[in-house]
Amino acid sequence: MQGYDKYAYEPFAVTVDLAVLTLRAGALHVLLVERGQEPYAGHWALPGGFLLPEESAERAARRELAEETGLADVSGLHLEQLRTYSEPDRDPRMRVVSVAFTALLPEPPEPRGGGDAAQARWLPYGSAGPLAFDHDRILADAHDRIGAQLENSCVATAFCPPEFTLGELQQVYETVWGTALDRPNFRRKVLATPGFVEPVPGAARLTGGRGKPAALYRAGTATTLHPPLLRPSREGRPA
Amino acid sequence: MQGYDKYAYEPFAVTVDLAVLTLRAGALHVLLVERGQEPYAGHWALPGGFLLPEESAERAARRELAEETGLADVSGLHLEQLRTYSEPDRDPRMRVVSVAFTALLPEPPEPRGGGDAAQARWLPYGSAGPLAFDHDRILADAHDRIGAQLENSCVATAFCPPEFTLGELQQVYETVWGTALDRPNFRRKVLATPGFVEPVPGAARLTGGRGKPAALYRAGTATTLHPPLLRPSREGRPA
DNA sequence: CGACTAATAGTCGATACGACTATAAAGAGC
DNA sequence: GCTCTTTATAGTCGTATCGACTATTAGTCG
Repeated sequence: MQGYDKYAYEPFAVTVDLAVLTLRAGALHVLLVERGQEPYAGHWALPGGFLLPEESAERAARRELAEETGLADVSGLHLEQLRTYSEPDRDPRMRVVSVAFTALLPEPPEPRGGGDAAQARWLPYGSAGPLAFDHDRILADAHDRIGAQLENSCVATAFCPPEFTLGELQQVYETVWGTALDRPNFRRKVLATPGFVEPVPGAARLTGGRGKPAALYRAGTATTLHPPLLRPSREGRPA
Repeated sequence: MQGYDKYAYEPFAVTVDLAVLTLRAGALHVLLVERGQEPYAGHWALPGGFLLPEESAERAARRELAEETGLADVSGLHLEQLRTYSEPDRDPRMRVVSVAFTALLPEPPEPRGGGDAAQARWLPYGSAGPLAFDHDRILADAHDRIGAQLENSCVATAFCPPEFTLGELQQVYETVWGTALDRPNFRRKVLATPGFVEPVPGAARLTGGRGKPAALYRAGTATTLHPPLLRPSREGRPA
């Protein structure tokens, strides 16, 4: 920062890229757009775009999120900066520095058709061949980050609708981590953490279909999870 | 990213800012440079500078780190991207997007006088009044991040020389967290975590001064800490 | 009605953790 | 030399937490 006066500097194009994740039918899905032009024509890419002159990266990301999902109100959605990708050759045409974000959505709406060319679609995580540019790496980093955050924070509720059952919350963990969890133990842990979830007062119950109806909960006020909810059998614990 | 062809874009200046932390005499210190020119003339600022045309942010950060510390070999130092700051008004002169990094150093060398104007110095954390630009916030974010990482990773060894005692390692935790830890329990926890530290084979011992000589350890190969080493009395656990 | 399904309740043993006491090995001061 | 202080290391004990498991409840489906 202090080098201003001594060194010349090069201007760069700055963009935001969004890894928008959601759960559809018990599987992790990603919002992707199909590229119509070279390079990477026909490949899928993460949605994103350039920063406007008077816009922070956070604001640009939220604007792009609204544009791509077609949602009227994105102000309550969970959006978080992931990291910045700045390899000189990450775009063959020019030097582009990109600030990547992760967004978590409940109940995904069908993405609107977009203006014209690029159509956005929900695709199952990992099903869209190699993505354009370095977007495979960005998406993998986003997945890693979310998985780690489920352990120490309460973001899992960001994947759920305003009222949800503990079974739905558990599915978030199982889907993102790719492991099955013991239901009674998960329940005990979540309810023992103050502020993680709070029961919906009116003995409200939701019947998803078969089985005993489950109690409904809302997201609590807590953001951090102490002690953390560790995923099973990560490297290091052999037996 | 795919918006290229549809939208115009504005070029931005891109810089890196470094929050370089170390321990000197049991206190957390930060590497700061004094600004000679407006704005913020006379204030302290984080070291940093512009990206060169063919340089990634990581490379620029490592180059700046070498320049500011005067160290010949910075290849082994712990350097990690923190986040990117892009508020439109964060620099009054122009639009600057800055990628911030945190660096952890053992045994800090006296910073070299630098080229000419800006002199770099180690100052105790929190002692340098308000910093220039948004550097107070960047530094606070870096401190938060390091504190959290001590819980789940083995980065604490990055603050220590190649061979260190468990007492020194514990001091890293106590200094960054600002809390005292029970020595036998800390020892039990560290030694029970495979790959965190490994003993120096030759019954090597170091006498720092008074007291029984301590065994020496080296950093192990593990990077993540499972289960984590939680700091005491964080919010949420009342009694 | 019975089979099935999913939610909820509860038990039990292993383990990790916080608090604490005890011992060992050095230097400082007398 | 002897004691006091300092720091490292060893070990104990009770509690909270966690993983695995069983049992019960309340619905739907055939």
